[in-house]
Amino acid sequence: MTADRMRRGRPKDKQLAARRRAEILDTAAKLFAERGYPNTDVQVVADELRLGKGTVYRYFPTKRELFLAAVDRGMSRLHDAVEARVAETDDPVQQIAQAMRAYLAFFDNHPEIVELLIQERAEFKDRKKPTYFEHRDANIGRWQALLRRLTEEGRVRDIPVERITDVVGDLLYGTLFTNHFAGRRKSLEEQARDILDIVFEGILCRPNPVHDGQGETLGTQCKTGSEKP
Amino acid sequence: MTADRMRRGRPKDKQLAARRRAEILDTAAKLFAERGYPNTDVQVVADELRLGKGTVYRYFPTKRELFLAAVDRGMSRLHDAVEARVAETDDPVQQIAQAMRAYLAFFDNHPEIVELLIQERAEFKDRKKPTYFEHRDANIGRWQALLRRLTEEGRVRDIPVERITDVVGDLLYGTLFTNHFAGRRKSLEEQARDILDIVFEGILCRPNPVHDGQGETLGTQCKTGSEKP
Amino acid sequence: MTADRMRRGRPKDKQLAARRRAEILDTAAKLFAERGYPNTDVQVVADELRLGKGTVYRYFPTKRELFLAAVDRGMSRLHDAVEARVAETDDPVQQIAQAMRAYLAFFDNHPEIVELLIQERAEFKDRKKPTYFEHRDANIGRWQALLRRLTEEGRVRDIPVERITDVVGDLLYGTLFTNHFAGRRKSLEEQARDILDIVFEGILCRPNPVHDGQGETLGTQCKTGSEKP
Amino acid sequence: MTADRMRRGRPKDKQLAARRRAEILDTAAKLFAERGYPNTDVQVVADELRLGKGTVYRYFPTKRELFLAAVDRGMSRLHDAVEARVAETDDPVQQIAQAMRAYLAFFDNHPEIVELLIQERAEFKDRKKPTYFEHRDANIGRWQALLRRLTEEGRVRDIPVERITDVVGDLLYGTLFTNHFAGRRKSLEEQARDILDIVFEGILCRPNPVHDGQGETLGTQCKTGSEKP
DNA sequence: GATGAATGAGGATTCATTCAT
DNA sequence: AATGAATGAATCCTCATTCAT
Repeated sequence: MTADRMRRGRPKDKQLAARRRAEILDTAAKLFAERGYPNTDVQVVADELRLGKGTVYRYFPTKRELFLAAVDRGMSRLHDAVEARVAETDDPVQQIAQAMRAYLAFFDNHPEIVELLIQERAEFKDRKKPTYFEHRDANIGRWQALLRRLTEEGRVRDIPVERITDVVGDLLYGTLFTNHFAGRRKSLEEQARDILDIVFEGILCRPNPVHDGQGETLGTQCKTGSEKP
Repeated sequence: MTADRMRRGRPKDKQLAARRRAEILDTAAKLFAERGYPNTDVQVVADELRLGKGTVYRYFPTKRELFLAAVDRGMSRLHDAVEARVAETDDPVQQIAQAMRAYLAFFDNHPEIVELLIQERAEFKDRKKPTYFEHRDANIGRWQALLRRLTEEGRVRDIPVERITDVVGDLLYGTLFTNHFAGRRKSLEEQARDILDIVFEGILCRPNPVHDGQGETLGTQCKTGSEKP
Repeated sequence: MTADRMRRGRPKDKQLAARRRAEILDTAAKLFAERGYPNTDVQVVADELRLGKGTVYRYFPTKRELFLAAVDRGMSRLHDAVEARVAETDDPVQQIAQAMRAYLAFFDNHPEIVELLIQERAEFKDRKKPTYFEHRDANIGRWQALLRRLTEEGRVRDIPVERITDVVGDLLYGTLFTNHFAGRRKSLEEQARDILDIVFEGILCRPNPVHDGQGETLGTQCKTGSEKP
Repeated sequence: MTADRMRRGRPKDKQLAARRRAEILDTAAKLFAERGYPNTDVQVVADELRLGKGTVYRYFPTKRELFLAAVDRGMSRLHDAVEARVAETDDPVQQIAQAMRAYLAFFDNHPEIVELLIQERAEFKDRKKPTYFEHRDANIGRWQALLRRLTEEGRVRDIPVERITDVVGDLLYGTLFTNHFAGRRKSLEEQARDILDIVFEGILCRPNPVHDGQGETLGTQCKTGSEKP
């Protein structure tokens, strides 16, 4: 108060501005997801927020920037969610499993973000790289380092780690969309287990049964066929 | 001539109509992909085809139907491409591999179809199920039957075949988008090999080395870590 | 008709297009003048014409171009009106007088064009040179040639002709605006006479009375004051 | 201090208010002239002044009034500039010449005022009479009186003085705009001389050469043509 | 059949003005 | 007094669709 005595006029309230920015982004994300980008007038967003349209434009100069900021915010929250879940364990293989579970769970809880990813690409083809992939590139390094360590320890097959992150990344990305567009028919936990099973063990039978000593029991036995020839 | 003598006036040239329909759809697909659905006026499509706008409307009653027909056509062509490639071999495992290669190659050759899939979802959220998934549901049965046979023969692990088609389907779907949006950095052939390797073998090491007798050499050995206790 | 048989579809009617273009421009000129550029929505122009707004936009891609085309049209009509009137006489001095009369009469009959000139400058400051001055530059040469001839003949004082066209041009330009903005209180014919009197004779008294042998009697005598000293 | 001791609280600083009013008007005039009335947000004026938008509104209740006050101020300054220059001489003919020089010089130094005059008319068609003409009407009387005196003295031709002020007024008004819109190609002094020459002497030749005894040498001789007949 | 002229609902954005602090 | 956050009326232009020729 005393320090502000010099200032004339209404002071800028940074707190309020940040809070309102977040509110606007959350509402916008929800509405864009529900109605699609072209069908969502800025007026609609303002109405939902009980604000004037001009106020929304004070925070985001164009509808486009509002949208892209909403996507960015979504990616930040994904990152936070994954990190929180990964921190729960120290075992690297478990960390991978946790990350995948967290990733699937995040989009399950925030289906609107999936819509935004689709819409970003559909409406803003010009933008160099979609937000999702910028985010992915920024985070992939840590997983490759972790995989490299596991390869050294002989727990993961000795193949280039990029190959693994590519395949697993694409698998998650595809799952994300399929769940959202076609509907998921199993529980999130089951789905995560099924994916991890195949990623960890593959689908082909081995001459010798697998007995791993890890927490999860993976690698189901094969049918008698293996005995045939 | 002789056979046509009965017909009075100008015969309806069904051939012409079908050919023009196809031309319109191909051009529309290209333009929608390049410019996005909202930015592609029907006028633009007509101009590119050197037709009047009204003529395009004679073939497709609305812009929406034009777009959806273009997607449908894309899916049909995907189906044809996969079937042709699968027919080249009799071995079921190889058929799976061929199908995946054909799928990836198709979208590599027709990136515009990828765009259409995205745009369909972004612009027509209301539609029950995206064309891609209708197509997928219509064709998944044959692959599940094939997998069931392989399971019986002991060549594939005894896990529910839906689990496999779900994971593999999602993986391909995700790969498709990633290739298109983020750019693919390896050759198509390499990518197919990497995916098949992980899908067939998984990423974890086995106590005992794998020696499979198939054409492709999969399942790289593990580092010395495998010798540890 | 026969020649057109090859053409498919509705033929372009160039006649109609040109007529309608002119209609739109006249209406637009009237409305812009009455209401001002910013207050004249394209919708208003369309309404007055009993056309859809989109139709107006078919002829003029932006409101700005519509406006500027209206100004151009005005200048063309001014040019035509002046030329027609000048052609009525062969005497060069009378041609000058006729041109000035035609100029004043034109803007008297078309006050809306005066408004457009003002508005062009006010709303489109960026444009290199106002339409009026482009028109002026394009036509000034012929008057300078004519004045040069009169100078040679000893009918006009031997001063640079540019000086004369500058002063007379500015005088007309100013008269134009004053008439329109402040209202003219005398008849057009009187005004033309007064202007010509001063331009031809100046305002100062001469030591010796002037007796010119031309059609118009100019150069009123001075008061006895000239006899004073 | 001592004199102010009676006053309680902060004295209303009339000085400050008047100074700030003038500052705002000058800045507004400059910006309106540069950018045009519609393109000049009140925010822009406030920014340039490093004031809050609300503060500008404390001094001028609407944007319109701000603009009109700027024009009024411009006219006042014109009046002052002309009067100062006229006071330099006692000879009435020279006073007329000085007034014309001062007028042209003023607008040469303050081109922004020319823009304001244009814009006033373009944006506020409804206003009865433009500020310029109100100013003109308020000052024209003194010049007419002066001319009447000169007519009596036989120095100016015996024609109605209104006729002279009309023509000279229009000439100056037109010159003002032409200089500003099309650019002036001669020096201010040359221009004034050329105008005065024609206003004082006209453009036509006289049977007998003119020898005036005034300070300025006006009325160039005519070519031999005068000797012809 | 083929065409393109005509239409007008719809939507992003601006900015003068108000008023709480 | 001074400020700037908030507002929403206002406006230009687009483009899917219709239909006369």
